[in-house]
Amino acid sequence: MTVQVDALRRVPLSRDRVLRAAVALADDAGIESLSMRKLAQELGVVPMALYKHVANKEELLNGIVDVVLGEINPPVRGTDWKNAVRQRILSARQALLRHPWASQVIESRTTPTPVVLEYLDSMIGMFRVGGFSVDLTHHVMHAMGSRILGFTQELFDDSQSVDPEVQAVMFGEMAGKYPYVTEIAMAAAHVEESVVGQGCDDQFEFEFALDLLLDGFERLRQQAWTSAD
Amino acid sequence: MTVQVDALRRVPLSRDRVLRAAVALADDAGIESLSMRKLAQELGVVPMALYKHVANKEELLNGIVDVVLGEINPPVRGTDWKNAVRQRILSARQALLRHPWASQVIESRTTPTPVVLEYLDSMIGMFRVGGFSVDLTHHVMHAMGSRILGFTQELFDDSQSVDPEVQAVMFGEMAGKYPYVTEIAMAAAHVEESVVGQGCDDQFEFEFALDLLLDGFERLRQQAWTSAD
DNA sequence: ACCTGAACACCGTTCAAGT
DNA sequence: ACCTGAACACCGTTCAAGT
Repeated sequence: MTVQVDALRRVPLSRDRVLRAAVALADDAGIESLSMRKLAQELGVVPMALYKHVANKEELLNGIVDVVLGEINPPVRGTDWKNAVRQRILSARQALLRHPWASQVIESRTTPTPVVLEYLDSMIGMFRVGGFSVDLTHHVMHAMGSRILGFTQELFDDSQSVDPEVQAVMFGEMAGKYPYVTEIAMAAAHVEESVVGQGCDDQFEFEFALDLLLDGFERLRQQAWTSAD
Repeated sequence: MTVQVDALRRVPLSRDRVLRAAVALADDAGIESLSMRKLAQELGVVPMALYKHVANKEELLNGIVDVVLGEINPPVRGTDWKNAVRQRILSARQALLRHPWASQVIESRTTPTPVVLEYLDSMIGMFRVGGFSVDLTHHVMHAMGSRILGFTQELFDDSQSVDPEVQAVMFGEMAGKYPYVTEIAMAAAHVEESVVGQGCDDQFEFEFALDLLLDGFERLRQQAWTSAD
């Protein structure tokens, strides 16, 4: 018995194991539950043991971002730039959807890890190879913002399911004060064939904006746009 | 003496005063320094005294977001939709730039306050009055994302000034591993006429992406686009 | 040299005791 | 009824004592 427990504890606590456990904990219990103390507990280890594999919590967060980025598919080869970029970004989006906390953690990072830099470098390369000037590529990357990593910050979470009765009351109150918001909310609800649709088709919205931007980029590329214009 | 202190303490602790102090504290000391305890100390009050004017920290954060949104100029009247939307968003951007912590706090909100809803409603109204269908307006608002409030999450903070010597070494290392990133970084640096330019022209980048989107929206409006296409 | 328990300096918030 | 100090249940991290 004691031997078994000892054996379990002896699985050496690598950085990789720490990061994996952190990702799992964030996935299961939410990012707000990811503390050094709880993570240590999850690993059957004293809190301070983590600090041998990770300098501090910031580095832990950098690490789990790298784990998520590792799930993004490599670029597809043999298509035009737009298709290649589009597919890569949608793959990134899939990875991010698997870890709902990831976008929030990415936003809180102050310096990019090597893994992030490598990803950005490969995305920039796709534009450059596709015929974009350095200048245009620069601005295009800024215009993409976090969308290059497959997410946009939706301003508010409309995914929380609310009691329909409560929602009906809210609609009544909203209609008076915020007529335009209500108008759109009702239209969106109808599309989803429920009286009080619980939100929008995120995938559609993401691709709508993505394609709008990519089409705009292609137009600028064709007319050899420069920032001196 | 005692009378004076008492008099100071007697300035009644309104919700307004609490929020103002919170904004000032976040402006001066950074958002990470805004705790209930420090805020109370700043106001010369016991921590629990705050809870009479604010239910909890979440409500405090909602409150300070409302204060910032209150600084956004009302819509300009008498121009086309594009100009009106553009100006309003740039005004929002100015307000957000005055409070660098604001975008981060906004992103962390889960439900919009009435002030936010009012702002969104008026933005939606500008599109509707400008001739956009409910359907197109809906998708356009999603495509704008946080840009509607005047900010985008730049993926990483390139504004931190680094020792030029250190930066030179970094460039050398980066050039090998991340050639495309380096190419853009060097071009951006040249534009700013310094060997190691400290970042990009954020205002230019913001307007570049904003205009790209607005032009795209106008194009869709003119061709009476619907999501059924 | 390595590991780790206790401790430190913080949090947001509850609650009961004091006025 | 109102106010508030102490306490609770947490944090991330330091540090010295133990092996």
